[in-house]
Amino acid sequence: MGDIAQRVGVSRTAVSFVLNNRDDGSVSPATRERILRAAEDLGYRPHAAARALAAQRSGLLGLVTEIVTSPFGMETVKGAQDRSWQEGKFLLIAATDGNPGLERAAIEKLLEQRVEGLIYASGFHREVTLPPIAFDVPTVLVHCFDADGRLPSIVPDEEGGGHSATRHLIEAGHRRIGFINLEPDTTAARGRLAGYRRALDDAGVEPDDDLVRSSDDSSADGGYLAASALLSLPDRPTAIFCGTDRIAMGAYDAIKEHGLSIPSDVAVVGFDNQELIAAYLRPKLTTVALPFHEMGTRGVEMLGAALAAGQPIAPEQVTIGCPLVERSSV
Amino acid sequence: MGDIAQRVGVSRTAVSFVLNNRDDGSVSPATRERILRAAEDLGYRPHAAARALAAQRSGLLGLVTEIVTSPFGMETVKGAQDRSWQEGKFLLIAATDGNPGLERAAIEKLLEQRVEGLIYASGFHREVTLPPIAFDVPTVLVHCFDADGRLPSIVPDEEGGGHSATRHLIEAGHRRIGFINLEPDTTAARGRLAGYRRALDDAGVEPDDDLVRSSDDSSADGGYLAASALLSLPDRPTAIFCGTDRIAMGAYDAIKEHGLSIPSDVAVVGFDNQELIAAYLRPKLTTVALPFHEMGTRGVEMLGAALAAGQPIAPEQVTIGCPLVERSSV
DNA sequence: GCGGGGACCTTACGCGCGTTAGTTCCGGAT
DNA sequence: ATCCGGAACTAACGCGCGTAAGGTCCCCGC
Repeated sequence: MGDIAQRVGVSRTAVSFVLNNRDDGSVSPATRERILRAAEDLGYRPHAAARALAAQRSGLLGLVTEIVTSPFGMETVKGAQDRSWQEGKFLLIAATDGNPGLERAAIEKLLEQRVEGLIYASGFHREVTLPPIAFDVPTVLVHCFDADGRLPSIVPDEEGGGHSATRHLIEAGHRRIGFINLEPDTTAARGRLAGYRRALDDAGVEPDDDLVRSSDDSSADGGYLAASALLSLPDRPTAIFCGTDRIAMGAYDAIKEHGLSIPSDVAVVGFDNQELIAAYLRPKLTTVALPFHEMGTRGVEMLGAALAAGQPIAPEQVTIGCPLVERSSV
Repeated sequence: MGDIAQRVGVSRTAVSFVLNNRDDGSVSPATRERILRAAEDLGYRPHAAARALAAQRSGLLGLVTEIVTSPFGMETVKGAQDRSWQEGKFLLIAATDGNPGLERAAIEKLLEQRVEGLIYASGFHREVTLPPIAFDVPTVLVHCFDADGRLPSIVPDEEGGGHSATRHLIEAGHRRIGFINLEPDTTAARGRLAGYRRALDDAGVEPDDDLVRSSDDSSADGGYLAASALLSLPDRPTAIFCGTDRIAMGAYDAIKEHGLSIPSDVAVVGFDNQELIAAYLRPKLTTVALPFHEMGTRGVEMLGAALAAGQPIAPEQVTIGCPLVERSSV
């Protein structure tokens, strides 16, 4: 900036004003133009650290996440980053592996960079407890929530997703609809099951507990075995709602092995919309999408609003819908 | 730091010295201890921007990548970050979507943060051309290379991977080994095919062009169709090497539909080691892993070494091995 | 002729820190 | 008594920038 000032023959302040559009009509259009040209010619590039130091705001937001060890959520990062740039902020990303010590260290590093706000994104929908230093700065939770409700959080509408999936099957004419849930006692499992039940209830379909199974989600065998059992039932289901795309992957195998075809004999709906699975299964899997991108953008939006207003964020839980993605398995 | 100095009754300089371990025997152990305690008590947290400004080095590295739109490579990010922290640097991650304009803007943002070095990681193995500003700072390419060879690059050993996969099948006793390659005219396809051929040659197996197919990789249908064709051959292969795990996914379907079982009738080896597919297929897929994590760490290592030495990096291409991951499909 | 009020700039300070070039003090040797 | 040297500090500057508080000049109205 000094070089520009010298070249144009004005003070550094004048340069600062025009480069920040801070001229309250106080720099003539002519010199303004000359300053802009000189900046261009000299290849001026602002020094973020100096700016942060002087302005007392870093323009940085922090995102800490364990997505790397989870199959999800790169989309959350993308969503958060897109929105951050839109707000003129730079998003600092710290990938952890779930190790709490490393997580604390990561947050500390972010705070040393003087992030103005923090987003904590979990790999799966669950309760978390953040280290105390996370409260040094506005923080919002994404895809998780805290035990004592002191922090705002953004979570997917698991129940709504389970409902959409089941209703979609019902609207396609199915009445006997199996449900292979993921591990019980998880937030996702509870919500999806509730949605399944509500949809059946809405349609006046008698629930049959025999049609509800749960599966280990850590390999495709769980889905395969549960689906096999379902298909061996005397009055077998004509449709299966799988609590996970990975479970659906196993279910596909079971259905095919039983000599049945998808979707004519058995319809299948998954959950998660993992492109790598859903789009590559044959036939392509109709599934419910977790709104990762939107959860990311909303998180940043909430931070941005709070920062602009200078107010803390109300510790509410925001729920984002899980849209059905129709492909070819129903 | 001022507060600490005042509380201990020394100058800020003394505080700076001990907090940076810069005391060349010039601070007595006693005051040193008192300063450390005061820092702890006051909850001192260094201000990265101020430090960067004064020290004239940001301690930041930049990573720009399009991984978000690609199914790969979150591991590259993790590897790069792990190594960065190890070197006491913070890794700034900029996720792009392949749009060159956005990519340029991302690099510019990173340069404004005064990153000391840059890593460009591609979603798939290919040639890239970086915007000129990328040369303002030491840069290394990961999973890609530049046309005119002006930049150092780190790439996977596709040929070696193809060789391992094929040799593994040969060692399991197979002689008629089909190969379903991904789109030709890609670096990956060329390398993997060359490895396949060399392994056959090493073992004295007569190559049969009829066994080599290529497939559209954008859905599982390509793999399914190519595998079906292979299995309908009069002298059908007893093993299939798939250029991609996604292709293998389609091949699994074809094999099962032909009433054959894996691995007893037909063995399968994939490529990419995408956990979501390989670990969830039934049986689990033996495949070749792309060394994403190591490419990430090596990239940062090279940058770190160059930065420490104050020398530019020799624009060489470093090749990283692709290890075979044995599961249950051979 | 003079005060007033813009328009257009500038002076000067400080953000939190690293670092160079001292300064002070004290004990031992001459 | 004086000198010297090392141990243990400190004063002061500058990194690149934002910004509050002044200038200076000229035109306009009385």
